[in-house]
Amino acid sequence: MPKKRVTLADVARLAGLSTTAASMILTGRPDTRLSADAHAKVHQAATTLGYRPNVAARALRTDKSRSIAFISDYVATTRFASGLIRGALAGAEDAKHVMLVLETGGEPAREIQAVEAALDRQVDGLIFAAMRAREVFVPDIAINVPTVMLNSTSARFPLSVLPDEYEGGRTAVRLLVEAGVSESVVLLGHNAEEEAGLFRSESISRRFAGIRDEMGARGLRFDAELSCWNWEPDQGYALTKAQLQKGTPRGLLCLNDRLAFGAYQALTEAGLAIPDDVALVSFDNDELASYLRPGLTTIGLPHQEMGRRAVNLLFAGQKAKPQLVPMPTLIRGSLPAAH
Amino acid sequence: MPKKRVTLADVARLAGLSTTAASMILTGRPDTRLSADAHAKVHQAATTLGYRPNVAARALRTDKSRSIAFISDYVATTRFASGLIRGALAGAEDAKHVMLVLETGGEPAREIQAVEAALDRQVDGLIFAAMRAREVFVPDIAINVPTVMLNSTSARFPLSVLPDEYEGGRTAVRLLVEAGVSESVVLLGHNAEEEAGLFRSESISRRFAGIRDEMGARGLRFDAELSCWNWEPDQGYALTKAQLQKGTPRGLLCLNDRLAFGAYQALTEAGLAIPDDVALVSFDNDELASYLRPGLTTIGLPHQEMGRRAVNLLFAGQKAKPQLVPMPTLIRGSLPAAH
DNA sequence: GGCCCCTGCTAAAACCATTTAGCAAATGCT
DNA sequence: AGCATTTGCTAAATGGTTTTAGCAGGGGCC
Repeated sequence: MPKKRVTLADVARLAGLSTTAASMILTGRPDTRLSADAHAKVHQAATTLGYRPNVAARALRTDKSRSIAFISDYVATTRFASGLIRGALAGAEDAKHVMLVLETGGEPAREIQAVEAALDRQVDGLIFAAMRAREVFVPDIAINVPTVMLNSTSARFPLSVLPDEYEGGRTAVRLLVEAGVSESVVLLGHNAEEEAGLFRSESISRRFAGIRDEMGARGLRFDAELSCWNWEPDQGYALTKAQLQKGTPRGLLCLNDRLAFGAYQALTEAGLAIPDDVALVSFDNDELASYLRPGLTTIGLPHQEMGRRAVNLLFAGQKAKPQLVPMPTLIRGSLPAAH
Repeated sequence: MPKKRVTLADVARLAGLSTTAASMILTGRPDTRLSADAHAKVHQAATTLGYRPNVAARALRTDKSRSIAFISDYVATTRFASGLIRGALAGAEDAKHVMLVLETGGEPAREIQAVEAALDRQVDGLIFAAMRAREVFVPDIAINVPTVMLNSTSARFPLSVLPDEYEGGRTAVRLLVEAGVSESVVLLGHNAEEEAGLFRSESISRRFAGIRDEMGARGLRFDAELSCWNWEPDQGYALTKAQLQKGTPRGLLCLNDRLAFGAYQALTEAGLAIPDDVALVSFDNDELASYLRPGLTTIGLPHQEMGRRAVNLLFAGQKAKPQLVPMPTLIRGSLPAAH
């Protein structure tokens, strides 16, 4: 038999006090003047009864639900982006909140529904996440709770959490140079001139800028810059293969791990050794990167940390500031050991 | 100024009726005797005011929250398992529900907290998911809502959604044979004799059974069965490399795509051509499988479909039955074209 | 006319916690 | 002693919806 839930009134009755007293004590109000004895009795009663507050009733009264909403275009199309969710989940758990996950596929109609569904449930905060960092359309609905843009940006909500792509870009170049690879390096995935009019995304642009600046600061130039739009393995394979016709580069700076994966295939097929003939550095720290032989040295996207920070920002109140999260460097075998 | 939410009372007032009437009409009660005129007026009022019911208030009264909880050990450690979430999310959205996601890391203490957090919020259903199909410890708490085990099993809750591994196993063998590869085939990842005492999981066991039965039915035997515990690329690489010392097999039946990935590396390194020298079939349809060259033919885990079915089961009431979801066959270049 | 039933609607209770306003007793102060 | 303040607590209102019980008026039937 589904015996009734125990309510605050039950606790109060057992403790021999009013519900008012019980409520104040259990919610841990600071300024109350209830006796230590009363505190003890109420807590005692609550635990013997196994009292759990009714969240709906509390939400109704306080307009707080101890829950947040994570609204994203795609939950994890790119598998490793689910790190965003994992991190956010961990942050929410620490804050004793629960997390609603909503997917919109990037469709405006579903975005509106998602926001309304979340707001209807009186969430205490909203996180808009995009799987590829970009400007995100936030539906034009009155939103009266703290909101953070995760791996995305919005003119309406300036509080965003993004990877520090600029420093990441610089680091990638530095890694190559410090490993003794500074001449005859090819950039795989982007050509500034060819893509002049095109815009990928805010954060990818910063990655380019970091790479460009660090090269410039060291007085270096790429031997070639190979452009392609989709950074998928077959593109990496095809571009690398074509490039090998013109000669063997000493290093490849790949704009993501999938491109690097394709490059590995082309290099292996051509009988070239990594890293002795060709060295590689890449971005993302896709799960792939550790599977390759030798392992791929890569500048990782700190998705989990980003997710966690987004949640923290939600609860940070006034002192919340946009965050650039450092990208970790994962050294593996695709670079020669530093000399 | 955060103007107050419009309440049912506002709607009723504008419509010139009681909140009772408005409630009955908006919730679409079937047996009410309110006039068509009243219906029209209330709907009219609701839309002009942009009325949205207060979910907390409704939940308080009805004990239903139009939300479900998805409780898993790891949300997406194995990246592609996040398909479970995606599918469940889609199912929930169709049912106009919202989904709470909770992660427990498989720790009993966190599992208890997760279940309590969900129950406190009066969820209408619980999904216990495991990233690798297995018996799952469900905390011994009174659970009074429909519960489904997703990619997992529990003695307490018989309603489960699992991949049809048995048929998947048979299909893998059939694919090899139909491609003309029936002699000199090596099984990569499991050796029945060596692992006699060990138990991996219910569903993996069924995969083995399907493979064994289909081989038996065709009077075939593996040339070798290579055992390893972690089905990771380096294991696949090492085992394949060792096997090549003893001769080149005609085919490799790999127990997952990561093993197959390692096998590719060893085969390529040995200068062997896929599929002409060695053919491969595998399991999971990891994202990897499509990245390889040639593409890896694999029996996919239907995670998304499983997630969706789990949600449907939650709402199916009495007629809900445990489900075995067919595993899709993904034909790619690692098998010779059928003759 | 008297009784029953149907139609169309509403008043008020219930759900459960939080919070405001305030009461009675004890204490402090002069 | 007389008054103000503090201490320790509670009654009652509040939040927004659903739902039970029931009211008033009209029609049908004998």
